[in-house]
Amino acid sequence: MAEDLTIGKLALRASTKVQTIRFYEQEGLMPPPARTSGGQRRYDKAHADRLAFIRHARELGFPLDAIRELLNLSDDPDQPCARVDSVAREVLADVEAKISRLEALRIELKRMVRQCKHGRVGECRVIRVLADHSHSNCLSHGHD
Amino acid sequence: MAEDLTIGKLALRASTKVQTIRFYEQEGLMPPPARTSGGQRRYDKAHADRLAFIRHARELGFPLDAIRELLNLSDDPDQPCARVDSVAREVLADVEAKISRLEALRIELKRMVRQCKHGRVGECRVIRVLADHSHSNCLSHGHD
DNA sequence: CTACATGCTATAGTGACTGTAGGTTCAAGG
DNA sequence: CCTTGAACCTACAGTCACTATAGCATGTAG
Repeated sequence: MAEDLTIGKLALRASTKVQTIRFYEQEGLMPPPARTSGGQRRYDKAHADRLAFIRHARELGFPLDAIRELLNLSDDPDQPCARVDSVAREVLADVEAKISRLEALRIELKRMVRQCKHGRVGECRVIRVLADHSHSNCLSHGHD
Repeated sequence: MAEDLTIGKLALRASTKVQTIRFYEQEGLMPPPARTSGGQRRYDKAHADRLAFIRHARELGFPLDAIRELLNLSDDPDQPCARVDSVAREVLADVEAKISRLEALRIELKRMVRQCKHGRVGECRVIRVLADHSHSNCLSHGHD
């Protein structure tokens, strides 16, 4: 049906950049589309659906490798969906870990900003807290 | 006092990698240290303090450019600390934005995972939700 | 038929490191 | 004094998911 999508129109529909679509093709996430005699890409609805899947999963924080796996799984609809479930749970756990890490940072940053007396840099609490080697005021220990 | 720190010992103290310290030097965040006749780096306490400052700021989510600015400001202790304060507030705002984005994702992921009936991929809710072009169940609209 | 928007490939840049290759230096033990 | 081997050195590639650029080629509207 809706054939003849140029890469630009497809990008517009999916709210992506043209380069991103070419990048997904290069990464094997999007199948190579038909080409005009002049070599330009022409997409159809199946491509548009697949791109929408990828973008939605990316917005939810799925890494490309996980998306690749989900796309492979969804090509095989009779398999049990345990693996799909576990990929999603991993992403959820990752998101939750990031949230708790950021909450701890937020508390420390808020205290830091609150303590600032707006004087001179020499007495600045913000600088003082950052320079505090002992981390005595610090709640957090993980990484980004 | 505590001179003669090799890059390895400094890395150990600061819980960083050796390469990270060399990277900070290359980026102008750490001043070039003394060298032995054979060309190996030897650090002192001032270096250790500066590295601790950088690491603590990084853990709090300050980007390297912001850290560079804070280090420059702290070299000039008579200046007003308004700029320091505003850099810290920017980082706080950034952290808070990331938290609310992630909270929205968490809600959608949790619902997705909850709806999974552990059947076959063909009927999997997780795949279904991700494929849902309309985003009708989707709370979020921003980027990572 | 001519503009010119859009497309093409290839390559480099982003941020903040991390890892590797291939070689050199240092400190301790024999 | 000499050897061993851990730790050091530089330079560069890789990570992730794009994004941007340069220098052409194509497609379409007027």
